[in-house]
Amino acid sequence: MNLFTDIRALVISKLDEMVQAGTLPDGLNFANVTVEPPRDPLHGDMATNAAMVLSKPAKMKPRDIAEVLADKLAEDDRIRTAEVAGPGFLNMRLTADIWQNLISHVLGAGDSFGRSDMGQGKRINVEYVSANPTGPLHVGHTRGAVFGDALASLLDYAGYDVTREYYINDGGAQVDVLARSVYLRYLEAHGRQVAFEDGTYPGEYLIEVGEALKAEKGDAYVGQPESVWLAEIRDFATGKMMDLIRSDLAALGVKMDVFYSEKSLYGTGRIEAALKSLEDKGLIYEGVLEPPKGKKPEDWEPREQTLFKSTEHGDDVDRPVKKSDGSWTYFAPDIAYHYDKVTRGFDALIDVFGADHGGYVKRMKAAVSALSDGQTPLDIKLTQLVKLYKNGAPFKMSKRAGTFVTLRDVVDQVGLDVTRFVMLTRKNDAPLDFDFDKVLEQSKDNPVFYVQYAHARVCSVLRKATELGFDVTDAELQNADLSKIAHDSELAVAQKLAEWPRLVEIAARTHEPHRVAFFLYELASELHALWNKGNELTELRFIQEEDQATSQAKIALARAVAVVISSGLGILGVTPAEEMR
RNA sequence: GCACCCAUAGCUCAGCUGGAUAGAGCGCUGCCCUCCGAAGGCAGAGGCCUCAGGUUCGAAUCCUGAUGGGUGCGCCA
Repeated sequence: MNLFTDIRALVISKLDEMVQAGTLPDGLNFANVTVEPPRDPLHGDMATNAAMVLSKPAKMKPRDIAEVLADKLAEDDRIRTAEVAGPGFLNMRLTADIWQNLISHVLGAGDSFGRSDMGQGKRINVEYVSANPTGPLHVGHTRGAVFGDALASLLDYAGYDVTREYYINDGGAQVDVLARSVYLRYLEAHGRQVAFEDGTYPGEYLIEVGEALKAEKGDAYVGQPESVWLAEIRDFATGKMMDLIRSDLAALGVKMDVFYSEKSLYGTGRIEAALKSLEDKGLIYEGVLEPPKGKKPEDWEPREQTLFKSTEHGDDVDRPVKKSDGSWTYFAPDIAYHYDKVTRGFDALIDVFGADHGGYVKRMKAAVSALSDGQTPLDIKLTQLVKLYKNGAPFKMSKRAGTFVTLRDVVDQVGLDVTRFVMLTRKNDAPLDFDFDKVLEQSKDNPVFYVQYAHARVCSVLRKATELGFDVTDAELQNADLSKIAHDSELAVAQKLAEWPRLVEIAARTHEPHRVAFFLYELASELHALWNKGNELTELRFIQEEDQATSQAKIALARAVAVVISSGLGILGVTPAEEMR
């Protein structure tokens, strides 16, 4: 139930009538006609731009169209007033019972109020995190993880069939480095003195991996050359690292549907198959790249490489898929991986990358465009850097100084709910300041707290009402006499609730889950405002002890707010609080 | 040199497929608890939406250019 689409349908039907009556010419396109909440609530409940967008094609003055449309709209039961304003806006006020019924509808629908069929069950793949399996996740990964996860949930809520996927980069040189590092820890476990040189990972998290390896293999690898142990330790170590990463993700409340191994692409002909597909389209050739201008690498020398003609699909330069020694570049398995996603039949793909991969966007889009003949859209969302603060001062992460902040550190210190909400109260492409002290502050300055507080207040009302012997189950509240909800402050809350389904669609369409977080803040604000009005106007308090019928109606409104907050927090992966501590 | 992202109140940020007098929090001023949680609310002050052009009934929003900041640019992934 989306009141805005309902009223838009009404506007369109009235426009059709005007065409039939000859007031408007034939052949008009109504696609740009919108029905939205007006910026200033004083203007009314909903506004349409119909007269203005049709003015030009109909060759009529906007106000002339608006006047006629206003009269016709006023004929509908739902419309209390329809007035022309400004350059040709048409402001509508709906009858109070529309808002009252909405409350009952929310309680009946519960979590499904706001769900949309916009996605029409289309299959969409969201790839996120995809951190190298060489160590625990750190704060930077946390943002991508939270963003991708919330986006996936949002799309699911909007009616898409979502697959959450993690690409394991277990095929490159970095896992050899991991294997060598684990080997050193393994020797250490056997009492040997070892030195961690450049090009190895000195992290202490590998100590237990070395010990585990000893427990499994004894001294079989001690003193043996790399050729004996490298492949096996690589598998062993990446397995352990993925266990670690999976548990990190679990701590953050992230659960993937698919873990896709880069290694599985090698030696199975899948990279070759993907490249063949491009070759068949005439997009692969042998050639020499121009050196980058301005910042020329000192050891640059022209070399012939196998190149992908990505420029034909919007990229700036063609990209190498093979190194000069004939081995694959990192781009080749990525092409194969996305080829696999395309052939798995997804209708749309989303990749969530860190901002440092920004330079990778065009070539990846070019690859998917080429592989799918432009049929499978790929959206790449970049999450900007997280700047850490402690006590108001910037906090630099450094592996050497031991100030490396892991995902686990963050979750342990501030909790899952706070971490997720804070990371989502910012657009993905804006940098994020994460202040350990501020996010734990319980004040209006902290949006997590503010939204949770609103939910907790409703729970508090329900507890109190129950003590008074009122029946405040959703089933009972749904049947409350909602005509008792008539004060403007109360209707304003209901009107905010009505925006929820619309907001879900906008957020899903733009792939911007942060909109949900901001909406919840606004909704919480409406509730807090109404609550405080009860200080002076006692008739606005949710519980009217002497009047159960009125109380139930008011509590129904409060409960509806809690339902929507709960749904919204659910999308963000945050648990609504029953009470604040 | 090139590409991508960003620029809105003193600070941190929202702003819907272009729409009316550009919003919120913090900070600043002043109010509101015999009352379901004041961990909240109300009101006030504070803006040439970086700049210059363009598109049109209408631009913070779209286009072009400039300026400032961030990220990246074959043989790492």
